[in-house]
Amino acid sequence: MPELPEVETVRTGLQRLLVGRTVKEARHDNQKSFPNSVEDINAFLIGARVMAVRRRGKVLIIDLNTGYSLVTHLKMTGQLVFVDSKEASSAKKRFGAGHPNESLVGLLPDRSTRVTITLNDAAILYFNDQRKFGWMRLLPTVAVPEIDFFKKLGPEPLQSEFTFRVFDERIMRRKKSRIKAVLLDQTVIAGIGNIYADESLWGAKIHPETRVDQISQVKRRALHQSIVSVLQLSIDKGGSTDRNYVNAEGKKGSYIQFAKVFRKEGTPCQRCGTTILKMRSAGRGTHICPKCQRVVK
DNA sequence: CACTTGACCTGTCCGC
DNA sequence: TGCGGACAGGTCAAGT
Repeated sequence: MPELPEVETVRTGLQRLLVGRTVKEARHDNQKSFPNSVEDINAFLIGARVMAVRRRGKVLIIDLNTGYSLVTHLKMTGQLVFVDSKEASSAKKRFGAGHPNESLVGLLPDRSTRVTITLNDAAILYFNDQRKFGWMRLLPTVAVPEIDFFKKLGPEPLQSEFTFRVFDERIMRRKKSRIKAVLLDQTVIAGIGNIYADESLWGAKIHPETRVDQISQVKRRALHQSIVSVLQLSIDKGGSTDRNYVNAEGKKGSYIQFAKVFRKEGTPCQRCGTTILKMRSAGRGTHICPKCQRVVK
């Protein structure tokens, strides 16, 4: 669901579409999705100009010129969709208050819309979230790195600082844990979720249940490389649309077509032809090639 | 400390 | 056709 490549794809789109625009109006239907007070919203969001759109792990940070940032976690089913003024008015004319169809995701509010932010030029930013796990909140920009989630968050895997040495030191702190659980732990590495954990482990030929201290250094190096290349490839493909992920323009990503194991159970492994299996590891649906990724006892 | 389970949610799919 | 239940998986909190 939105993992690092998906959130990065949204970030790139919003950076281009939002920076320089100002906020005219904000509506939200649900205190859980956007817990700030009306006073805070009026003081720090309405009238604010967007300065930059950043990402840390799976979290988006929209910096405003009021000294506040709009921080958003999409969790499982969240979407941040920008609709320009032309699209917004023509969709309104054609569909009235109806629901958008497949090709018009995000062009109109639907029952999953939690927050609607109208911009100065009549463009609209929707925060949609079917399952209400996601959240959006206004925080002072200087306070953003101080929230618990960010203080504990691991390094960004696509920055040059993420060397094998850094990776290895961090996973080896969890040497008695199973590697899949470690990859999913955001305090070890930021941004990996279920899709890219499975894809990275297939790339390095490591079984997800292997204890970290049972993995050879050669394979740990392969895993480091695999994580970086899988995440980068996915960004190049605009992320994975498994269920309802869309980018800032409401468009789907295509990485899933290039996936080697994720949701590929029953199909032959591209390396050896063995049938891909689905199992459970770290409480998650987990996809492996049982021949390439051997269980280590 | 490692690990599992449950909670948070809603839509979809499967079997009866 | 309807209905109950399993399942999807990011994160946190509580339990083993």
